Amino acid sequence: MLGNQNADWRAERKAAATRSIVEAAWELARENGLAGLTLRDLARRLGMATPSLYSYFDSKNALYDAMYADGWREFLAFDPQPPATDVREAIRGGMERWVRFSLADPVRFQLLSLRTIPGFEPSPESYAVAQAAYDHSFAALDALAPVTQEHKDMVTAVASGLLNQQLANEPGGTRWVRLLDVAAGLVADWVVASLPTPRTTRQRRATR
Amino acid sequence: MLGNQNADWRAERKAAATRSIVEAAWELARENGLAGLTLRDLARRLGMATPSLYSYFDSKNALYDAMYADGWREFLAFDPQPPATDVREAIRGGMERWVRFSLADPVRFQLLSLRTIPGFEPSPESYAVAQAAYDHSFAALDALAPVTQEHKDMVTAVASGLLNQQLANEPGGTRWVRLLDVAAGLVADWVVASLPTPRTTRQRRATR
DNA sequence: GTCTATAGTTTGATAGAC
DNA sequence: GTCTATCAAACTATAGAC
Repeated sequence: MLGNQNADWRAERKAAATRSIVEAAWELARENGLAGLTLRDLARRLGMATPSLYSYFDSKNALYDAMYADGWREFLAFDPQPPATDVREAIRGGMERWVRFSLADPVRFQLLSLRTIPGFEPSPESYAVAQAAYDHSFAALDALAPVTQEHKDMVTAVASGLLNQQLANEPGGTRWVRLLDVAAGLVADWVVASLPTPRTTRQRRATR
Repeated sequence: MLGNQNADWRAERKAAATRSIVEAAWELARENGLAGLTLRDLARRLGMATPSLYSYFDSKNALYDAMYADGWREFLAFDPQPPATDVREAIRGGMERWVRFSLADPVRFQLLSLRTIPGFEPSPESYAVAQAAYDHSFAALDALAPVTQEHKDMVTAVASGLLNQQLANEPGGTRWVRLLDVAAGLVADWVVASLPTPRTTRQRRATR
């Protein structure tokens, strides 16, 4: 059906244009800060008129929303690791991957992890992407042991704390971030210690 | 000397007015967000004309700077604790005090601990207040053991991580913050373990 | 030190022709 | 879907009278 092919083609073209806009928006945010991003600058960089952006996004917050989803999609694809075979290594590796990802683009970290844009809240669709990235990030650990939500919350808190102090007080440095291995070790100690003690099949049968 | 008395009096009045302005600024920031604070709103709330504010502050950033120093002064005065007699309790108590202080006013936490206002950087004078608050906060711990900068950095990072996750993902809740005691215990374990083993005077002489 | 008046800029967003 | 034209509002900041 030629009609459908034509429609698909146009949709594809529009999607590609949307991606270009989001990419340029990230560039500008890195240059001028997340709050310093303006639709005028964005349009100028793309060689189009400001109002044309409204063919792609209903509002500025809708643009932020697209960037939010895009950022989490990037994390999903970022430096895939072979699944860890050890709880401690799953925790350390997961934290380290998140720290490297965030240091690579502090503005992205700000949008994904800090509530700093007044009035912006991710849409359910974009939040679902974040959730998927979260789940993917903990998949290896989940497969290795019955970790709880508290365990995961501790992992994210400690990683985000190091990142936050680093980016707020000494951007570009390593003063806090170099404590990551030690910190990951402490968290891993706690997780492993609070796991139900592993038992062999025989032992498990015996306790029934 | 009557001239000096008069001058003192006027300076005192002006200082009092400045305090009122900063206080009203905090109110508005809590209502509309830190970035949502505008000089118009501030003047209206104080019943004065916008330009009158410039008799007290050279710029909006100067106002943020005054708020920054004010926030750290509040922390200095916040809920004074009897000095801990134990390293672990000094760490736990210090973290808990900081968390309570920050949860009590998330916007204040944002100004003091996150770099979120584009273009704002504290003046040397205001930064000195922050430094004093930091030193005061660690005074008890310093008196108890020869802790290093790394130890302190770990303490601040873990506390800030729990706070950050809490305020960004579940403001008003306790999901992350209730992990504080456990987290403080982990950090304290590490600090205590990495301290030089205490020796008696006799032993120290013996190793020389 | 307070006001009125206003400059000067920037912003997000809309109307409507093509 | 793109443009021009423009709105309406908000903002920080300054000038100058009182």
